[in-house]
Amino acid sequence: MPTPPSAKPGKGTQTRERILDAAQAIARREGLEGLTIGGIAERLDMSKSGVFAHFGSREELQIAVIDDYARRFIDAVLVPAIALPRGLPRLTAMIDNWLDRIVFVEIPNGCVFVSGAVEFDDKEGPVRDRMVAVARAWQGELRTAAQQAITAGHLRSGTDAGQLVFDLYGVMLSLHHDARLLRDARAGARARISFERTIGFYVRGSTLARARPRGAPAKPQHVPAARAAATPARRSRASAATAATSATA
Amino acid sequence: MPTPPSAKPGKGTQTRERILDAAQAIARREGLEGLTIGGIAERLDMSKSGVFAHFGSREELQIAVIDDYARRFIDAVLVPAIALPRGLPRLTAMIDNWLDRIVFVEIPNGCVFVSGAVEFDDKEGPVRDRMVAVARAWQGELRTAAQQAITAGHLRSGTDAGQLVFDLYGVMLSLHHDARLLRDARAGARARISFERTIGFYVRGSTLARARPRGAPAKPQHVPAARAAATPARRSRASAATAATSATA
DNA sequence: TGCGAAAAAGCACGACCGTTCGATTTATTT
DNA sequence: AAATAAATCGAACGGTCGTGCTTTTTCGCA
Repeated sequence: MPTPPSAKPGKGTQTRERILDAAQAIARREGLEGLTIGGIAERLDMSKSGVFAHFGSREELQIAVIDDYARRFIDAVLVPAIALPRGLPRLTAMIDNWLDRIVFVEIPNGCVFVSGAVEFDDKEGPVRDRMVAVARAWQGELRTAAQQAITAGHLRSGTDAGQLVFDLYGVMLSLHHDARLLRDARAGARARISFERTIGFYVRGSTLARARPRGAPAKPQHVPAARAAATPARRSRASAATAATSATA
Repeated sequence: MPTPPSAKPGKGTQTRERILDAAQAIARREGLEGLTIGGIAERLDMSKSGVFAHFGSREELQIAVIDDYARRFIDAVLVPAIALPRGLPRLTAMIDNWLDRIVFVEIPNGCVFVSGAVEFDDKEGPVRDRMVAVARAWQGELRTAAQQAITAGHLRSGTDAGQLVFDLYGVMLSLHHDARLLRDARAGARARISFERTIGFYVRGSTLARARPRGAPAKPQHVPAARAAATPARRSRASAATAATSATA
C-alpha cells in the first residue's frame, strides 16, 4: 500500500501522473506501440530508468495508459449523462458527449481506443486483453442505455440494442477515419447526420414521421417528453457543429 | 528499365513478388510499422541485404505493399462489379464484393487499409500520402457509383453521395472492429443488416414503402428494374436480398 | 562453355530499444 | 537534525532495427 486513499499526493504518485500524461500524449499520436520509455523520459527531462521504475515493464505502462485513457473518457462522456433520466435522454446525451469528445479531443490529438484496437487486434497478451475489456465496457454502457430506452418505450420494442451499438460505433469510426486520415472537414457534419438518422430509425413512430412530407408539423406521437428532455443534454452542440467544420477546415 | 512490359518473369521480378507476398502477409498482422526487413528475410530464408536490395528503402517497400494491396483489392472488389450496368446493380455489387472480401479475407488475415489508416494518420510523409491516395481513390469509386445510381433514378435525387459513402465506410469499419478486436461472431450479420438499411434509406420510394403497412403488396414504384437487375450481383447472398426488405420493413 | 551482368549473401556500422543494477540524490519521518 | 525510506540517475548489456559496403553466387546469353 503506497498511499492510503486520502493522503497528500506524495512525490512518487505525483510524477507517476506526469508520466502518464506524457505517455498518453505520445500514445495518441504514435500509438501504444510507438510509445517508448526513452521518448517519455526525453519529454519530461528525466532518465529512462527513472521513468521505468514507476512501472515494472513497458507492458504495464501501456496498460496504465489504457486505464487512464478509459477513465478520462468515461468521466467526460458517460458520467454527465448518468445524471439524466433513463431512456432516450440519457442515450442521446451519451452520444452527444461522445461526438463532442471525438470532434474536440480525439480528432485533434488522436484516440487510443481506435489506434489500440487496430494495433492489438492480432497481438495476444495482457495489453490486448485490457483493450478488449475497455471496448466491451463502453459498448456495454451504450447497450444498457439503449435497452433502457427500449424498456421505457422510447425506442421500438423490436429494437436490437447490439445492432444499434454496432451502427453508432461505425459512425464514430468513419468520422475518425475521414477526419484524421483524409482530413475531410465535412466528416463532423456527416457524423451528426448519420447519428441522427440511426437513432431516428429506432425511435418509436419515426417511420411514419419520415414518410410525412417535409414541412409538415410532427404531431407528438408516443414519447413527447423524450426528445424534449434530451435537449438540455446536447450542451455545446449548436456551437459544436459550426466550430467543428471550421476547425477541421 | 529492368524488364520490358511483356517479357518472361525474370529472376529479379520473380523474387520481388515473393517478397511482396511475404511483406503483405506480415503487414496485415503487424501493420506497416511492424513490417521489418529482417522479418521478411527470415520468412523467405534469405539475407536481409538480399531483401533490401529490391527496394531502395523501407519506406519504398511499405509503399509497394500499399500499392500491391490496393491492386488486389480493386481486382477482387471493383473489377467484377464494373461488368454490371451502372446504377444500383453496380453499386450493390461493389458493396457485396467488399463485404465478402472483408469477411473472408480481411477479417481472418488483417487489412492494410484499416491498420495503415490508423498508423499513418499523424505521420507525415510519402507513406501517408499513398495511404491517403488509395483511400480517396476507393471512396471516389464508391461515390461515382452512387452518383450514377442517383442519375439513373435508382436512388433519391436528393441523395448526398458523399454521405452515403461515409455511412458505408462506417459499417465496414465497425465490422472490422467488432470482428477482429472483440471477435464477435455476430459482426458479419450486423454489417449486412446495416448495409441493407443504409442503401434502403436512399433507394427511391423506400420511405413510402417503409410507411406502408406490413403485408401490403409493394406496387412497383419508379425503378422496377433496378432491384431486379441488382439481384445477379449478390452472388453468394441469397439470404441478403430477403433480409433487405424485411429489415427495412 | 565461358563471360558479363544481375542477384543474393556476408559483414559491419550507428542508432534505438527495454531492462538491470549499483550509486546517488532527494523526500519523509522519528 | 539525524536516520530511514523513496525516488532518480548513470552506465551498461543484449537485442533488433535500417542501411551501406564488398564479395560471392547465380543467371542469361553468345
